[in-house]
Amino acid sequence: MHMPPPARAHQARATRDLILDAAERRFAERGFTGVSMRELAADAGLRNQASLYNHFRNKRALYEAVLTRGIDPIIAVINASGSARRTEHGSGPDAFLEVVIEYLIGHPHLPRLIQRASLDDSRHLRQVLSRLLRPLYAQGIKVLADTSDHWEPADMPHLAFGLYQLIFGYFASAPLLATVSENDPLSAEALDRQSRFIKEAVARLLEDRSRSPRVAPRPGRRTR
Amino acid sequence: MHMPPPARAHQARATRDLILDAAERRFAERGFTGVSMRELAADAGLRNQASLYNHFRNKRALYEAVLTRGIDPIIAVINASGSARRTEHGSGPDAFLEVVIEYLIGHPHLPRLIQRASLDDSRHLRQVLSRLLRPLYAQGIKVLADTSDHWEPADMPHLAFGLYQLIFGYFASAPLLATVSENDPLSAEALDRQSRFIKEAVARLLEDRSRSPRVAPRPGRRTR
Amino acid sequence: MHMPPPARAHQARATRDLILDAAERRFAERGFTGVSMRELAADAGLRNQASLYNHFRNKRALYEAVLTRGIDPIIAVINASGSARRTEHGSGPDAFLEVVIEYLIGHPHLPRLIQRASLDDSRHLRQVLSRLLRPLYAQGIKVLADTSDHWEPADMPHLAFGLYQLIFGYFASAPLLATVSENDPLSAEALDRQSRFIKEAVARLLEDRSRSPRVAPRPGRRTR
Amino acid sequence: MHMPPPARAHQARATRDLILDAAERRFAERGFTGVSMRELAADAGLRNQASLYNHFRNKRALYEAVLTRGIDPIIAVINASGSARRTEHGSGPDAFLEVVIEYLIGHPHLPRLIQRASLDDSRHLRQVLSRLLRPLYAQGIKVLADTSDHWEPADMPHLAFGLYQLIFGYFASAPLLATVSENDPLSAEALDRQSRFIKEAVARLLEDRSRSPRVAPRPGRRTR
DNA sequence: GATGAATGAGGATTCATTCAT
DNA sequence: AATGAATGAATCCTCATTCAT
Repeated sequence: MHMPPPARAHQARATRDLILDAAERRFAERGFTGVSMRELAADAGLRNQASLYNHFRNKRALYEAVLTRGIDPIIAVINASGSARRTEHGSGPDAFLEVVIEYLIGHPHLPRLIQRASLDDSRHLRQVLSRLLRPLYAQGIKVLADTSDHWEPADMPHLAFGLYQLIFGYFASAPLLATVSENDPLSAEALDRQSRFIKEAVARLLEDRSRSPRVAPRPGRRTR
Repeated sequence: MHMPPPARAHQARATRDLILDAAERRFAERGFTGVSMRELAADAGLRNQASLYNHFRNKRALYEAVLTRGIDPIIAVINASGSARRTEHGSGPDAFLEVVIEYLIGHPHLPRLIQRASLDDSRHLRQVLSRLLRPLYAQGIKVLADTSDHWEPADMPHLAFGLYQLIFGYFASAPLLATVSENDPLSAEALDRQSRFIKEAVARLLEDRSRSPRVAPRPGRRTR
Repeated sequence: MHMPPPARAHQARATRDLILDAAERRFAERGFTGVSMRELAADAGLRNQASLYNHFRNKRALYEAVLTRGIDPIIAVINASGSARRTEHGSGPDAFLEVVIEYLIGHPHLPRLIQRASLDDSRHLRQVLSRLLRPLYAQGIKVLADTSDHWEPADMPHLAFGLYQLIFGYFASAPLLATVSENDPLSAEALDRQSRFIKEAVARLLEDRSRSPRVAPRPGRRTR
Repeated sequence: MHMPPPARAHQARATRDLILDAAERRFAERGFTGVSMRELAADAGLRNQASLYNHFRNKRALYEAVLTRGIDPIIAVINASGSARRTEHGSGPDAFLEVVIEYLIGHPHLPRLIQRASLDDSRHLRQVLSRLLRPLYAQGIKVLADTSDHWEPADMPHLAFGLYQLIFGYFASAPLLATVSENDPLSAEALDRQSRFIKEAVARLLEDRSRSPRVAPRPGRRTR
C-alpha cells in the first residue's frame, strides 16, 4: 500500500487502485460529466487514456466502481456500529454518529461524490446508492425504537433521509459553506463543532417527548 | 414571466424565457457539464444553437441567469416571511417554513438546481449561492433568538446549514428517495408528511431545552 | 458545376456536393470502413471533420447518400433505355447495353462502389441496392421475352444477376484485371473490346436456341 | 488440416487454424478494415489479442495467410480438373465447372473473401489473387481452343474475367441476391439451378457459332 | 504459446462558439 | 432575432502493436 521508491512502482500498488483514487477525487470535485478520461489517465500516472480501458470497460463502469468502493466502507461502518451499539457504550445513537462522522472526516470527498451521484438519474447508480441508504435507514429505525415511538412508521423515510442530509450535506457542500461563513468548515475546530452539533441535533430529532402529544400535528399543535 | 409594456417585444422576451425554462429543467436534471447548448436550443424550440447566443453571451452566462432567476424568488419569499412572521401567524418558524416549503413544492426542480450548483467549484457560482444562504442563515438566527439561547453563536453556521440541507435535500434527491422507499416522494401525501416532518424537526432543533435535561446524558457530551 | 476561380467557391458549388464527390471516390477505393471522416473532410476542402456533420448526420448516412446519388442515374439510364428500346433502334438488348456501359465508362468508380456495397451486410444498404438490381432484373426479363422463351421463369434471378456481374464486374475489379493481364483494362481500346464482348456475351445468353431443346438440362444434354 | 507427425504440436497448429478459420469468416463478412484483431482473438477462443501475434506477424500477414489458404485449394481443384478433363467425362468445360462450383458450394464464403480482396488496392494482395485468376484464365483458353475459335486472342482476358465474375459473383453477393429475389440463393434448389445456369451460360459463351448467324445482327456489330 | 497491461495513433462524433446572411 | 455553416478543440473509445511475465 505504501509507495515503493519511485520507478517501477506500478507493480506494487495496482494501477487499478491508482485509477480509482484519481477518479474518486475528480468525480467528487466535478461530477461524472465534468471529468474526462484523458484527465483521469494523467492523474493516475498513465501516459495514455487507452490504458484505462484495460481496467474498466468504460467511463460509466469506472464511475460505478468508484462509487461502490467509496460507499462500501461506509456501509460497513454503519453496520458494525449498529451491532456493537448496545455492548460497547450501552447507549443511544452517539456511538453510531461518532464513528460515521469520524469516517467522513477521514474521507472528506466521499460525501460530495455521493451527493453528486444522488442527484443523477441513472437507474444503475440509484441501485448502488440505495445500498448505502438502506442501512442508514434501518439504523435510524433501530435507534428510534430504543428511545421513543414518537414518530409514526410513515415518517421513517423522511426521518432517515433527513438524517442522511444532515450528516452528509455538511461535508458535501463544505466549499459553499466556506464562502458563506468566513471560517474553513474543514478546520479541526469546525469539524469538532459540527460533530457535536450533529449529535445534539440527532438527539433532539430522536428523543421521546411523550409529554407533548403529537398525534394530530395540524396547526396549533405545537406546545412551544 | 413579466410582460413588458410594448407587448411586441413579446417574441424576444418569450424566447429568452423559453430558453431559461428549458435550461432550468435541464441543468437541474444533469448539471452544467451534462447539458449541451444543442439540447437547450432544441428544447427551447430553436432550430439552431446559434440563436442562444442572441440572448446569452455564453453557456456560463446562461447558467448563471438560470440560477439567479431560480434563486431570487426564494430569497424574496424568505425575506417576506421573515418580516411578516410575527404579525401573520404569531407562531415562530412555522409560517416561515410553510411558505418556503410551499414554494419548493411549486418549483420542484429548483432545489436540485441549487444543490448541483452548491457542489460546483466556480467562484462566480458561489457568490450567487451565498446570496441564497445568507438570508436563510439570518432567518435561522432571528428565529432562534426569539425562542431560545441554547445554541452558541459559533453553532449558527452549522445550524443554518443543517436547516438548509434538511429543507432542500428532500426535494433535491427525490428521485433517489423514490428508489429507496417505494413511495413517490412528490405525491401529495408524501409532501404533506414531509412538510409536517420538517416543521417538527425544526421545532425540535430550535427549542430551548435548558430546563429539560436530555434523556440519557453520557460522559463526554456537552450539556451546555 | 465548373469551379469558379479559387477562393470563395464554397458558395457556388454546394459543400454538400463536394463532400459527396470526395466520399464517392474514397468509398469506391477503400470501402466504408477503410475511409475516415477526417480524410473525407480534407478531400472536400473542409478544414475540419466537424463540418461534415452539418451536412450528414453520420458516416453511414453519408455513405447511403453517396450510394443513392451514384445509383439513381444508372437506374434512370436503364429505365430510359428500356422504354426507348423499341422505338429508337428497333432491336434487341444492344442499345440497352450500349447506354449502360457508356455510363459506367464515364463513371468508372461507380461499379466498384456498388460492388463493395453488395458485399456488405447492412440491411439498410441492401434496400438501396435492390433498387438498382430490380430494374436490371426487370429489363433482363423484358429483353428476354422479345427474343426467346428458352429460360424458365425460375432461371430469371440467376440470369439477371449473371448479367449484373458480367457488366459491373469488369469495371469493379479493373485494378485486379490490370495485374493479371498486362494491359490497362480502362484504356480506350480495352473498353471498346469489353463493350463488344459484353454485347456478344449477352446476345449469346439471351438468344433463342429453340433448335436445341433444354427442358431437362441434366448431364449429356448439351449438343455441342 | 494436415496433422504433423509428433501429434503434440497439435495445440499450436490447432490454435493457428482456429485463428485462420475465424479470420476467414470475418474477413469475408466485413473485409480487412472492417475486422479487428480483438474480434478475431475472441472468435478464435483466445482471451487476448496479443496471442494472435504468436502466430502471425501482423494483421496483414494474417489476412494474406487467410487468402492463400482459401485460394490454394481452388487453384488445385481447377488444375486437377484441367488435366483430368478429357479422361473423366469427355465433355468439355462441364466437368471443370462442376467441380469448381461444387467446391464453392462447400466453402460459401470463399468467393466473398476473394471478391473483397479483388476490390482492394494492395499490391501484395493482387499478387496473391492473380495466382488464382491465371489458372482460371488459362483454363478458359484451353477449353475454348478445343471447341471454337470464335473469340480472338485479345478477347481472352475479357472472357476469362467474365467467367470468373459469373461463377464467383453469385456466391459473393448471395446476401444481396437474397434481398432482391425472395428465395434463399444458397438453398439446395437454388444452388442446383445456379449450377445448371452457369453450365448453360458458359456453353453459350464458348460455343463456336461461326456457322449459325445471330438472330438479329445490327449495324456496327462485328460478325467476325 | 498465452496473457495482462501499456501505449501512440486514430476512430467517429459532439462541444461551444463565431460569422455571414 | 434566427439560422446554416464552419471550425478548433475536445469527447469517449478502439485500433494494431509491443513488452514483460
